[in-house]
Amino acid sequence: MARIRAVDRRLFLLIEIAARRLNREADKRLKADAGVSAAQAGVLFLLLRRGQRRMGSLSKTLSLNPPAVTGLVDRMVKAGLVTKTTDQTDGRGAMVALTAEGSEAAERADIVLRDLNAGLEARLGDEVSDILHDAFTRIVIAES
Amino acid sequence: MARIRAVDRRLFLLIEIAARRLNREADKRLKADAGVSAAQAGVLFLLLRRGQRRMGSLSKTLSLNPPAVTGLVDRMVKAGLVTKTTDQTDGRGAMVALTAEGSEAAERADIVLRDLNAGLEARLGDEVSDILHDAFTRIVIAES
DNA sequence: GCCGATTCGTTCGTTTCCGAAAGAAACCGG
DNA sequence: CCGGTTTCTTTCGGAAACGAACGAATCGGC
Repeated sequence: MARIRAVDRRLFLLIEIAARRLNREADKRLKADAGVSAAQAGVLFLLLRRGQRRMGSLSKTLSLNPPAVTGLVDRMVKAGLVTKTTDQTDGRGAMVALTAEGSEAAERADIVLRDLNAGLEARLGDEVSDILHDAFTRIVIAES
Repeated sequence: MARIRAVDRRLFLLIEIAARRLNREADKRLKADAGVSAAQAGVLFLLLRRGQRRMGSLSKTLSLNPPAVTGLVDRMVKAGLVTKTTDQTDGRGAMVALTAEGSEAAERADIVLRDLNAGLEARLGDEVSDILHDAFTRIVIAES
């Protein structure tokens, strides 16, 4: 408690530290139960919910720079989770789609995420969870 | 009434994305105005507020794994922001302290952080800021 | 049809972070 | 005082993210 007093007036630092903790927790569980990292789970989740997507779309939705997406997707291709092909309608674009193996991993990851989410919201309480959700949605959406 | 809890709510992913955006924003401003990265600013802020600290203390407070602290501090030593010496009272410990240059950078970083913080809290509103602050403090403190 | 401008993704170099394991120093029971 | 344990830090290998710069493909004005 006294340990974090030095940063407790800096929401920026606080969020950074909390996000690190949550990500570490999620990464561990996801690797154990679904065999994928937290970053990969984000991609799988998107592809599962919305179908195949182009690199640029992933970049925007996940708020990742293009080089980060390239590296992330390449590792997932190597792991057999997704395929990357040239977009038929635009030769510049690269389309990312789930493989059968990727779909299974995405389902497992979805369950883990749901569970983690329930735990987090239980810790925070429903009301706070709603406020948090709204606040972060606003931050994320806030014009890119 | 509270809005319907969407099935695809994933606070974990949302926080991750939001934290990435905030960190990117902070990093950019800090590099421009104070000449340090966001991660380095966290260390500077701590040392400025609470004086010299050992590696393990930084690790705990910032919730960073030991190897991350080693790399981070080493780069800061190279940049002339801090010094790293053996703890007098415990030969195992390495003590990290601000240099004169580091103190100046810390002051500048503090101003930038204060400004960023004010902007973020203005975007969120006082009430939400307080709730967010409490929530994240709880997350950070939880199971240290 | 042609060429410059734009869009899209990748490559490059660096920073930041992780887990696992090794190394060094202090502590402690006998 | 001494061997084993504990504590603290570093080394190692890899994943993930950034900005800057580059090349390939498309689009738009002429």
